[in-house]
Amino acid sequence: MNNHHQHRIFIVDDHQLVIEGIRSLLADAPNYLLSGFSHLPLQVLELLDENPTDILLTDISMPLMSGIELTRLVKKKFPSIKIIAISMHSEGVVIKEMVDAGISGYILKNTGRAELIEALDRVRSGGTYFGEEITREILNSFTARDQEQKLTNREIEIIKLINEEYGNKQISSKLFISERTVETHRKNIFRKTNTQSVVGLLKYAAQHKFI
Amino acid sequence: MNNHHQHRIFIVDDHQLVIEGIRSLLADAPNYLLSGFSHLPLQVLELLDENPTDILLTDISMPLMSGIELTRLVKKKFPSIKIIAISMHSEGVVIKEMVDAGISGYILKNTGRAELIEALDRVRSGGTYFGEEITREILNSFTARDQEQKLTNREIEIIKLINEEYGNKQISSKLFISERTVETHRKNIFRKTNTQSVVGLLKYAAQHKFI
DNA sequence: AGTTCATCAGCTATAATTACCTATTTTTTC
DNA sequence: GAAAAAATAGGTAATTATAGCTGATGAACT
Repeated sequence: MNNHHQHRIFIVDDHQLVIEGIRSLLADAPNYLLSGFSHLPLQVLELLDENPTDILLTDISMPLMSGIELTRLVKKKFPSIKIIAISMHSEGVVIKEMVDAGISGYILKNTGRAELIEALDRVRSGGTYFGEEITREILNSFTARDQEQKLTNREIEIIKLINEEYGNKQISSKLFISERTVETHRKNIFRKTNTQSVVGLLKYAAQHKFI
Repeated sequence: MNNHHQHRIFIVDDHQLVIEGIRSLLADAPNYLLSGFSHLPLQVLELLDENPTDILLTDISMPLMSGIELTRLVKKKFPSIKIIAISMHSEGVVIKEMVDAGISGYILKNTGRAELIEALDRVRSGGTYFGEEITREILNSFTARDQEQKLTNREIEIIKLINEEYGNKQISSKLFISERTVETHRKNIFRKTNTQSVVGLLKYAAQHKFI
């Protein structure tokens, strides 16, 4: 972690081209050295054993294991590794989860060289880095989130069934409850999520990773 | 297009890191030269005017304009430019459309250096390149697609409005047509897409890149 | 023991969607 | 210019979803 040695970066992304992109950006940055990379989050813990790393750059949406889970696992086993999330779009609602999981920064895939290096510099010196767009999202989601109401398991179950194109009647017989009850749940769901239509609800659910 | 000169590559992708990735891969390939890049599909036509290009690499899912639309426009204005699509996942259902629009190849973002160069080599010599995974998808979708019916522009317009949570009444007043007409369109859409509910329809639409 | 919360269930009424049907006008294509 | 495709619009009925109420039960927490 001293300033005079090279900081070792490990990259996790299921897209080879993104790995190559970061790699090429790092090639011009003498302070940083690639310690390894992988497109399979499942094998990252092992690889980190063999390849000492200071900063881990990880994608969020990956098959088999999300960046959030990976962050938790890595932080548990290697608490000193700093983690920066890389994402396609700024997904406001999941950022809080990522922060809770222990990330030190969050950058978008449309980031250029300057911003990437800036993020790495900040994080390696013990700070954090969240781009402008991200910061705005965080602020938005904090204010929005305070008045948000938690959905119960049953409600989420019903959202999933709605997403699978079941109607109220079908849901009621599938769950062995009355159609009235399903309607009540639906009503409460709409109220809690502050949505008006099934379409809006499912978008909300997708954003919040319920489905 | 001769073998002795460098082939000029233009890259379009809304993610800077992907552009960098391809760029770094090309840097090691003496036969290829970057003629330009852009993360805004809308400005590509202009840029191609100023930067003669042999092969265009374009993302499919981009904001403001999809890779499909871009392909059509580029092919119209510069018929000699070969186009290779780059995509996140192998999206079987849109590949045929891309082929119709005029692409010569299709690669995934988890492509490595070897496959990228292979694709470029094939395409610049007048051939095509579709990876193994893609080829399989194409075969699959050909059987399914034969009985599929094309949606009209108006129908797609209406799907988009449904996706934006407009009801029939609102759609009718937004498009200055009768509610009956909207219902007719809806009916035809459901029939053509072989879907039963709004939820199913929007999933179909998302898969087929209408929205 | 009391409180909160999730789940369940009913009622009435309105609004919206979907399924049938037919038919005209406009635009595109050959 | 004829034929085909797309967009337009109407009606009637049945089904489904949503809004606005009330209220009972059991489990968990304090």
